[in-house]
Amino acid sequence: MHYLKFERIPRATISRLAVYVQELEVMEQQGLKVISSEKLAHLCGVNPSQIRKDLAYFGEFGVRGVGYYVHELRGAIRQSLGLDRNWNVVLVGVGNLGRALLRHNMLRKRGFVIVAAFDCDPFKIGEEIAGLEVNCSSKLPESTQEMNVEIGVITTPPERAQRAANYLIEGGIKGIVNFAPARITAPDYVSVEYVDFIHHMFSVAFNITQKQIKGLF
Amino acid sequence: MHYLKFERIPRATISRLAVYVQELEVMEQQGLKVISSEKLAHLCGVNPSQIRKDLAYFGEFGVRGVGYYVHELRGAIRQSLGLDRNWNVVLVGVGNLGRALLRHNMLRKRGFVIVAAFDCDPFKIGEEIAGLEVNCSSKLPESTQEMNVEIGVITTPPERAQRAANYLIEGGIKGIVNFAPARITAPDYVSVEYVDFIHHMFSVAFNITQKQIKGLF
DNA sequence: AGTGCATAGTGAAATTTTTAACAATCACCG
DNA sequence: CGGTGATTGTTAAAAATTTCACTATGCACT
Repeated sequence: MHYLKFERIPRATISRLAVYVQELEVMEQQGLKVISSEKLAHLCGVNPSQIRKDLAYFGEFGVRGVGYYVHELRGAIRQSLGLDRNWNVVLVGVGNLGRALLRHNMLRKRGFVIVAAFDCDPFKIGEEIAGLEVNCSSKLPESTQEMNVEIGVITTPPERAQRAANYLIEGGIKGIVNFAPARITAPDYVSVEYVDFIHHMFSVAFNITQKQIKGLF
Repeated sequence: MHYLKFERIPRATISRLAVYVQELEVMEQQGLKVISSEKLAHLCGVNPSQIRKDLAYFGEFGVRGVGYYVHELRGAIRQSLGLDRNWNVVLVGVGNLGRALLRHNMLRKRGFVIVAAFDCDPFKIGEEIAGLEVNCSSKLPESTQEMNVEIGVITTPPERAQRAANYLIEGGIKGIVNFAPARITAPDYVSVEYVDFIHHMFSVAFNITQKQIKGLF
């Protein structure tokens, strides 16, 4: 019998659930109706038990002897993660990366709607990108409160990341996704995630070096 | 006494080392010469023992009673990670994100030199971005072999990620950093890393939802 | 030179996460 | 309507990771 659990959910579980959703969406497009934990695990590069355990944190979504109904499972995970609604997002820092995110439709497709963009460069203020006018960063706090924004994305240079964060916090934001290669400090009630692609470059470089040392090439 | 260790190094250690380097670089710019594990830990948001343990995988870099010499430690970590040299990189998929990476100077500054860019869209082939001409993806395998490229970056749409990966593998690449939101399969001798910013958006959304459920807002 | 103080390095304990094993249960079939 | 095969949900064991506690050591000051 599965009653509501109040266990702490590992962060790793969350990022795996995101992968499961990704693969389930591909399957759904392919018209596949049912999938077993074993097959899904193979596709996602994890252990089947892991999948069953990850899902068990949130409920019972499968049918024993059968597997998981793809569409149903996708919905259940999305609901568990809080993705069954739209989130208003603001972006700070309209550089190369910021522009790319503004023009990307992937965020919107996943329910993250960028409702405003900010920069402190006077040359960029007023510019229109993807239907959004770039505003002055100092206006950020009042705008976010007006617009009911919950998430802020930082795409400034590293040295300006903390200032951007401060504006966001002042504006009452609840979560920050920081693309700038710099740690930022924020109060406990604000969730901070770091997207550091450089770190992934480092990882690959390290893995290659290691394999070379071990003589695998 | 610290002899060469052949322990497996946790992946989490590697990504923390990258964070340490980041913070050490900031300190160096600020002219700070020495740092203790405790202060560095606080800046990076980790436990001091963790830092000491992470570093112990690679050697003894500190001075007891004093701390770590910032410049020296940065160098030691960079060397340990295999970052004390340049890496040739190719990029596949010249969309919004691909362009942003090509124009970004951060990669080059960290020793990752993009030496070629590829796309399968005839309208993009021949275009010049950041001093690099976009080539046809089908030419990728022979180019990478000629140019001694070791790392490939995938910034295609998800449905074309696997094909891009196949070209890279055929070209003898040793590591792949995949920005496309899709899992890819590659032989064991190729290291694959995923950069999924959508997952981080998911994490933040989830954390906010959780806090709301627990009544923290 | 000796003493005290600060802090790195390290082995062991605690915690967390992953994997394995198995009992429960559902669909299907005769 | 019970038996059979498959696959989940769950408990227990194993493995990995993090944290703690302590030892060793270098520096500064007397």
